[in-house]
Amino acid sequence: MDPLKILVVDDESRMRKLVKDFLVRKNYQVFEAENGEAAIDVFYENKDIALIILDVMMPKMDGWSVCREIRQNSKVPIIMLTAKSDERDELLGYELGIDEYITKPFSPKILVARVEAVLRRSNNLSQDDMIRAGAITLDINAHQVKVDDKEIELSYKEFELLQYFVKNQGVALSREKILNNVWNYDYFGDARTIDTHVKKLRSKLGDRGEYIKTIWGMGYKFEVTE
Amino acid sequence: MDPLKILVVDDESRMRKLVKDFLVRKNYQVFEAENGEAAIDVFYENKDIALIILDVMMPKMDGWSVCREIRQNSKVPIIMLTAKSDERDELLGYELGIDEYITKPFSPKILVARVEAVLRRSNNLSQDDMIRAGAITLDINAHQVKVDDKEIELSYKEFELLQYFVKNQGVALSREKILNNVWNYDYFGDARTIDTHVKKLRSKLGDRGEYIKTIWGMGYKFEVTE
DNA sequence: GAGGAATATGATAAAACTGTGAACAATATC
DNA sequence: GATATTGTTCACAGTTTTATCATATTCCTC
Repeated sequence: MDPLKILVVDDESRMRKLVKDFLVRKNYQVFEAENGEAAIDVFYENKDIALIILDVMMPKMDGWSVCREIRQNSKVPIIMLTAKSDERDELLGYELGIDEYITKPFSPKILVARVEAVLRRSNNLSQDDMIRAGAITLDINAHQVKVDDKEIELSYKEFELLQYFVKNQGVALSREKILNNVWNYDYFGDARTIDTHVKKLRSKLGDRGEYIKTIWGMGYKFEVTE
Repeated sequence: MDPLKILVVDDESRMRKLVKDFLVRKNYQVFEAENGEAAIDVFYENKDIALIILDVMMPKMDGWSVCREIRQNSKVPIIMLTAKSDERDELLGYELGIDEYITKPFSPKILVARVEAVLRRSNNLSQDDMIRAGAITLDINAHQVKVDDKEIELSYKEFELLQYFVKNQGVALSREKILNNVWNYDYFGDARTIDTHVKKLRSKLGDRGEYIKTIWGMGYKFEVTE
């Protein structure tokens, strides 16, 4: 699985390095920017920044401005670094769609915990083009699937079916429901067709085919097992 | 739309009243609990609490314990009220699935802003319907059953039967009634069939099989015994 | 506590369902 | 238009689940 990309914006290089070190250790890919303008450039150059950690106090363009600018085009999660816990700041932040705060000074544990909490939340909510489920990553736009970081080839129907499964993780799905959602509503074919597609999906997913569970007398359920 | 229900848990009535006032003004319906046990009772009595605001420091059962208990069965958003911003506390909280913190003392604006932020986030997630009966938890969506926090495997009919029992807790059910509800209405088989299914259910439920009582000359009754 | 009736249990038969491979149909590709 | 790819149907085999039945056990009444 590709490491998630995190952009760290702070004018102090010492601080950037500190944050970066902890995140790199947790297997994130870290980008740095030393001011607001650079941050915006980096963000738009890399289409798949998963999280921004943003210092409030910066010369020229402060954190709020960067946030406002980015929020016009993106819902990327943003964590604010604030020196003082001024509550007016916090309130402003919530209105701007800030996801989390970290007050300086902070411990590495707090940093990592919040980063992961935010990413966990946004992974569930985001209707982004990427969906992750355990070792499987779906790129909806590109119609591409990666399993354990290796790309596999799926046909159109197989992809649609997998997408439906992944979007309904943990939910038991009857054949009827699957037919109505993955096939057209006016499709009156054999429900056993699903079985065949499931078979193919499972085999193409290799070991991860086990994510697709059979629920006897009912249908199927996609569930990531650890 | 019905007002969203918020449960406020704090041992100080002054604090509860304060929080309640601000939330009521924002058109939320507020429930109060003055200790952990009461909180859990209130939560399970009202199936649709949308958010819990939980004080960490409480006599008897503290906030963490309440959180742990509730997290076993529900993903309801939880906001923690902490007096001191001890970072070890925060870390523990993130592991327990806390959604947000508010450090005392706080302003009404901060409170409302965070409540709304959390609700906005969680509203997007669909609430899965869980049914709880003593040590048994039914996840209808996932077609999954947990007994004493351990997952057990049930067949389709067994699941249906258990679901019927749990939905009719405390009600004596005749075999005829069970047949008509769990089996198709056009099923004219032997009523003794139920006995066999009850037997299997009981054995799969282990000790909790005792929840299913035999009512002599009548049928069965599902009842949680403490 | 005996007798009768209802229930629990275990074994077994019957039914229902799923996995699979292959054939066939539809669609896309060149 | 020929060929390759994808999607659908079907039948058979193997499983799992469900129903039935005979027997053992329990419970209630007297």
